[in-house]
Formats: sequence, C-alpha cells, structure tokens
Amino acid sequence: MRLTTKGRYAVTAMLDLAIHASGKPTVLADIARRQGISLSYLEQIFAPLRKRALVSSVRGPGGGYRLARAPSAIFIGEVIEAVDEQLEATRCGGGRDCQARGACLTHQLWQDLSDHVRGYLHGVSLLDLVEHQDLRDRVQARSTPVVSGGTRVPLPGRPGLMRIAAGA
Amino acid sequence: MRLTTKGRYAVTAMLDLAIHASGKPTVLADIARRQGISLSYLEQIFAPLRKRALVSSVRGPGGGYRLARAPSAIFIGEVIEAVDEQLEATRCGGGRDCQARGACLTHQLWQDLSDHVRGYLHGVSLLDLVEHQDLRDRVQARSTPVVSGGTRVPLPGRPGLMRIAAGA
DNA sequence: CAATACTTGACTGAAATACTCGGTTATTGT
DNA sequence: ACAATAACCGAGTATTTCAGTCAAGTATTG
Repeated sequence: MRLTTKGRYAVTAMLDLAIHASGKPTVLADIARRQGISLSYLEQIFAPLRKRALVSSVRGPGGGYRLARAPSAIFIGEVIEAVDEQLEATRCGGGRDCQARGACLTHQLWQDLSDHVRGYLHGVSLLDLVEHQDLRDRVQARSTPVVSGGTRVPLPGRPGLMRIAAGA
Repeated sequence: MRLTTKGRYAVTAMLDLAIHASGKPTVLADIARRQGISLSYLEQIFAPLRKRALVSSVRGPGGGYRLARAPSAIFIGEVIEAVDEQLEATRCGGGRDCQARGACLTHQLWQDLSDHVRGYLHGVSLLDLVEHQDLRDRVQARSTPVVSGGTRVPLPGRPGLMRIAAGA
C-alpha cells in the first residue's frame, strides 16, 4: 500500500461526496471548487474509483458522481488502494530468502507493518469520518456557505509524497 | 515519520551490527559487503545514528561501529526517525481547521495513522528481529559463510520510496 | 443537435530521493 | 615517525516519481 497525496485527495473527495449526497449526483467541478483540487486531477482520480465500483457515474447534463454504496460500507483502505495502485511485487519472489541474511528479515518487518496499516485503514469507513466531522465543526459548517467558491485553498499540505506524517 | 529505503538500509545495517557483535567493533566495509550497500551511503546513514547515540564509533585501525545499547533497548522506530529526519510541520498550524471542510478531517485520520505506525515501530526492538531471524534461517546461517563477500546482491528491492509495502 | 459531463491518455515540470566522490581527521601498529 | 586504516564530512549529481495539465474523444440528456 502506498500513501500519496493522490490518495489523500481521493479520500477527501469521497468524503465530500458523502457529505453532499442528496439524491442527485454531484459533479466533479463542485468537488474541485470546494476542496481546491483541480478538475483534471479529480477526473484522473475518479476513474479508478469508478472501476473499483466505489462510485457510480451518470453522464450527460444533470450527471455526476454518486457513492456506489452507503458511506458506512466504504472503507478508506479501499479508496486508497483503488487510487494508488500497487504495481509492486518487490523482488525476492515468494517466501524464499530474498537476500543475504539480514534483509529478508526486515522485509518481514515491513510486511507486518504494511498489514497493520492496511488493517487500520480498512477499519475506518467514510461514515466514521463524516460523523467525526460533524462533531468537530458543527458550528463552522453552518457559518460558511456550502457550495460557493469562497476559499479555494490551493493545497492542504505541500506537494510530495505523503509521509506517514509525524509532522501534524 | 517517513519511510524510505534509507530507513530500511539503516535498520538492516543495525541488524547486521547486532548479529555480528563480538566485542570488537564492526567496520562499515563489512556491513557494506554483507548487505550489498555502498560504503559511502552507509557512512551517510551512520552519521545520524551516531548523533542520536544509537551506535558508538571507534576510529582508526581496528575501529568501527558498535551498538550503543543492548539490542533489546534499541527500537526500530528510533533508527528510522534518526535517519529520515522529519523537517516537516505540515501546514495548518496547530489544532485549527487547516482547510475548507473535508481536508482537516482526513488530516486527523492521517495523524492517527501516523501515530499507529510510530507506535508499532517503537514496539519492535532489534532483539526481536534477531530472534525472529534465528528461528527462520537457523539452517542457512550455518551453511553460508558469515563474512565472505559471496553474494553481493545490489539491492533488496528497487529504489524509490519504500511503500508501505503491500507487494510482498 | 447541441450542450453537458465523463473518459482517456499523453505530456511536463518540479521535487525528493538515492547514491557518489573527494578530501580530512583521528588512531593504531611497525 | 610513518604509513595504513577507518571513521568523518560536505558538496554534488542523477534518477525517479509524483503532482498536475492539456487536448481530444465519447456518451447522454434536453
């Protein structure tokens, strides 16, 4: 599993979708505006989300995207794995000893860590985030218009690979 | 916390150090040979390890590096954090709402994840890895000479940032 | 049929990482 | 002393990868 800002954007977008769900599909342009993500980039992100049936799309005027399942049944891990495809298969085929001596052991370590992370992210649903959010900015959610292109913050963090962010 | 191949090398090297500890210090050249890491790169990696007092060094002939503490008291998290310094402090100062609406919430998610990962890596000691290893290749450890420059595998995986490696 | 909106894929720029190289300083053994 | 050894240091380079853009294409609806 890889963790990139692309994955973060994907989660953010899905969250946005969950929040603004209202029968009608949501157009990407709105998400782009609200979340400060470029439309083109969003398109690129939504393609794999659709392929993995996390969202469904409706074309033509009045179209847009919808969550394909209930927010409680969509897990962050799925979203990230959909977007940050792992075309990886690290050397050292299978369970054999891939390297001298030490390396393969650490390898096992990373593997375990990976499983941990995956387990964690597969345990958090969109609904969890939405609920958590409601608690946090119940006030703010009312005070700012939901749709308008007010803020338009360019980027949440600075670009580059999302570190398993000790920073904050 | 960042996870790079540099960090992986650091852990591997420390593990090597733990395994070949025998009173006398170990020279980097040996580790380089055994683990297939370039000497120069190892030097670069050991500098911060030394700064953080995870290893101690002895200069001159007969010199080399030693673990500064017992393997049971050195944790992987320390090693990685020593090497992959985080000069990070992500935007969105403090606990404020750093962004529009959605982003800061996911932010909290990443934060939690980060804490998880860190907790995990700070719970694994070098000794844990060493022991685990003994179990795994008790046979192999005898069958191949410990020192000689036999294999010389260039790289464990391919370069690039270490993904939280689903691959294997 | 015309506007809307998704779809696709190639392309680019910038950043970070991975790694090298040359030289210096401290010790030790002869 | 001298020479060999090994840690130490800092600058420098190259590759990779990611983030983001652009342009053209296709399906739907009104």
